[in-house]
Amino acid sequence: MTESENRGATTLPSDLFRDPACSTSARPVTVGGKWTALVLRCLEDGRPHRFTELRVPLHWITPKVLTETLRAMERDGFVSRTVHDEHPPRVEYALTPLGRSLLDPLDAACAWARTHGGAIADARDSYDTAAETR
Amino acid sequence: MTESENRGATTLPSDLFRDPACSTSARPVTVGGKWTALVLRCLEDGRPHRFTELRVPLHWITPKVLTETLRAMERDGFVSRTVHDEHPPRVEYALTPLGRSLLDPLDAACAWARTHGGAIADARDSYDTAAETR
DNA sequence: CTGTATCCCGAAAGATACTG
DNA sequence: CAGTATCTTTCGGGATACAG
Repeated sequence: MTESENRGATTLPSDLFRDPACSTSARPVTVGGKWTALVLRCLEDGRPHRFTELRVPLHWITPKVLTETLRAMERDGFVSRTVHDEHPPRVEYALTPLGRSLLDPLDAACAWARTHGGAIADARDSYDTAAETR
Repeated sequence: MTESENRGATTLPSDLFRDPACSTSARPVTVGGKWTALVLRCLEDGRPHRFTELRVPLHWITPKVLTETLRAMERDGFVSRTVHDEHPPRVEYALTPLGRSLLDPLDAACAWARTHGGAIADARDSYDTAAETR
């Protein structure tokens, strides 16, 4: 599918977990809970997104955990929650300006991970092998 | 005490917990575990510091938890651990270049907290009061 | 579709006491 | 001084099932 064919689509990132900067082990700097940074990435396109839609790029995170994550982010003022009065219900989540400002330190964290993330793995290897031979 | 009188002293930060950027609730971007960012701040002067010495600015963190934190940071290559062959034993911890590089994203996180940290408290207030009156 | 309600598990953190 | 050894608590996260 080309970009132009994708017009109007929901265009959520699908390779979230392939980004080395998203690997928890290589990114010591985290945002909020386990899923907060990933949700920020899902919403950074500026568009509102629905609940179930968000679950896909998050590897079908359980609804309980996604609810907890979104509620916490809403309470902190990072995301807005809009309920449309329809059947079936439609609820949309979007980044607030405050939430968007969080992308700055998150980008800094990811930049660090891309540059130095490999050094962590190396350090762990030598630490662990040194511990083994003792 | 003036700066010049402080020459040669261990000069660990004493106001760690008064810095709004260190308040967990206002700094959604964290580094490693609960104590990692604080240890980085203790070591950012570039000097080596001893185990018990580190406990003071950390509000007498229990030795078990400090050991776990330092071991994890050592394994990741963020701090070096030097054992001096003396009696009583003297062990010194210092930042490695990799650990020092972590100060970049940490500073970005603290800068965000100083600028927007108050907005979180405001958002929580209105969210909580809105929830109460329901 | 958008959640809640339960139950469960492991990891992180803390209190306390003890050792080389 | 610089840890280790236990024990306990807490909490984030996950599985599953069900409701409006």
